[in-house]
Amino acid sequence: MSQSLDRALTLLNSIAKDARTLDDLAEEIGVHKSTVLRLLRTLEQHHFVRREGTRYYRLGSAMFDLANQALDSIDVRRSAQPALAALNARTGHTVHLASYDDGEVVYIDKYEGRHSVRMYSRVGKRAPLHCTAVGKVLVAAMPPARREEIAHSIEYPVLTPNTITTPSDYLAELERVGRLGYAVDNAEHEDFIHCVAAPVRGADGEVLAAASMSVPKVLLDYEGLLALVPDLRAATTEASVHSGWTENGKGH
Amino acid sequence: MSQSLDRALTLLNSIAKDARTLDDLAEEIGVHKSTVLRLLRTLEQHHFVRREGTRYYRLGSAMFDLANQALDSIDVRRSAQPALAALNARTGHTVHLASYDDGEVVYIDKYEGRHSVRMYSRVGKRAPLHCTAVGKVLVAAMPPARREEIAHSIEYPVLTPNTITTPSDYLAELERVGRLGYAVDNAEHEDFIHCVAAPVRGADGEVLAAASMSVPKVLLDYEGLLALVPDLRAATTEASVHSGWTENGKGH
DNA sequence: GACCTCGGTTGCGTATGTTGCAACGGCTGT
DNA sequence: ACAGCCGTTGCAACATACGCAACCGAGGTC
Repeated sequence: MSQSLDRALTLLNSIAKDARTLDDLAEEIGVHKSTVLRLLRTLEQHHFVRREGTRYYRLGSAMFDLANQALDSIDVRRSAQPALAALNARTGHTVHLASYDDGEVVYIDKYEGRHSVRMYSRVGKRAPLHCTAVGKVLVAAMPPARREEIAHSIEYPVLTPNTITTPSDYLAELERVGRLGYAVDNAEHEDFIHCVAAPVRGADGEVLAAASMSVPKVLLDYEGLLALVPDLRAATTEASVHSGWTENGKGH
Repeated sequence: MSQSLDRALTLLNSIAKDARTLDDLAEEIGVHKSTVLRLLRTLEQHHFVRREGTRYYRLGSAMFDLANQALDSIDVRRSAQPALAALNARTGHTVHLASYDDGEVVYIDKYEGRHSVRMYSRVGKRAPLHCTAVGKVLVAAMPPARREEIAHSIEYPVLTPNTITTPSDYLAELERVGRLGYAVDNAEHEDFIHCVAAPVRGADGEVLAAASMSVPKVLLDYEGLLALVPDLRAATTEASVHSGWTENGKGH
């Protein structure tokens, strides 16, 4: 809609991947370097970008600042923090908090596990709905019509042999998740990792976010994973309570 | 330099402070609301903002994502982490890591102290050079010419009775800091807090960042603060070693 | 239930801001 | 000393983003 802004934001994404030189950037987004220069200067004034030496551009401090302000403004994140941190400390597994945004899952918090099996996730990163436990929990919580709509509108890229690949399979899975109150990702996203997730609810019983635990398969088999569910649910219940939820369905 | 981009970035700052409505934003930056709408739409496409209901705009997940990528790309942050986390755990005081950017100090990491005296700081936030211990350390590490230049170019807002207010006083203080190898902020920034800071060095002995401890005066008097210096310096030395620094001045 | 207000949305013509070009200049390495 | 690489600047042409004003749609009020 706004060309220059659009280009500038694309620039930020390029710079984020790695510090870039001006010509690289110009070629990458297909505009003249003088144009890129002017955009970068504006970004620089606002501290969205900073220069390293003369040639390299890196992301600037405004990014951190705004991001931290934004994170602080996500209430669930704060209210769920004690419960999730405790869960992480107790089990040693990686804990994620995620919410739904525009057809995808967005991680809004992460507590690193003790086993340094590096996972390809990060706060702010997005992931698909069809192959993540958190995605299933979030979509399962929506009204049936919206569930259908989403199930039919998203893509089903095959990421592992276990990935769900059709809307009908996905809808069946969602039904199961809604019934059980938790979701499993049985190595449907990454080959060597499986997860369980459960919802965090707010004052009106609405699902604010989903929390998950991710465990390498070498560490725990499927049975072992399922054995974590009560622990997870205890944590999400505690997080829900801190978010205003009450047992009988209506808060305050 | 680029008007629309400039406006868009200003918008982001407004939104960061608090979720805003379109008209608010339009009035705040003094442009027509249709213009704001178009900018917001572009920002939304890139996930820099998201909408809450129809009326409210909030920062979006792209901010977190880029910010985390940016933080990861700051090498000192990672290499200093163990030493600073340990320092924080050992002393219970708030620990900051900061670097110089464009005439100011930028906090690039923060370890919250155990006493919940809330401090007005945040990762990504900027602070003045003249009244912070980290600022003094960073500027003191620069070559004399640059030090002079900076000392004469910055403002000296009076924030407390102890704030340094003249370039010559500041330069004298910097000389002292350079000589001692650490800096003090004797309640020059915030009335009830004093700090000590020391440099973190890289492979060539250059100062990569400054680490500080901040303590409420009610908790520790000036003597007590100075008594923390050896502990702080042990931590910054460890952080420096992890950053490639070696005792004899030349790394690798 | 009709009115009103408030906020978001759209189409359009204009002028403004942005773009690409080409030439310049500083730096690095040969 | 030269060549190549990048960043930087001035300018003229054009596309773009702008403001305007009218249109919706929802919520609240009488």
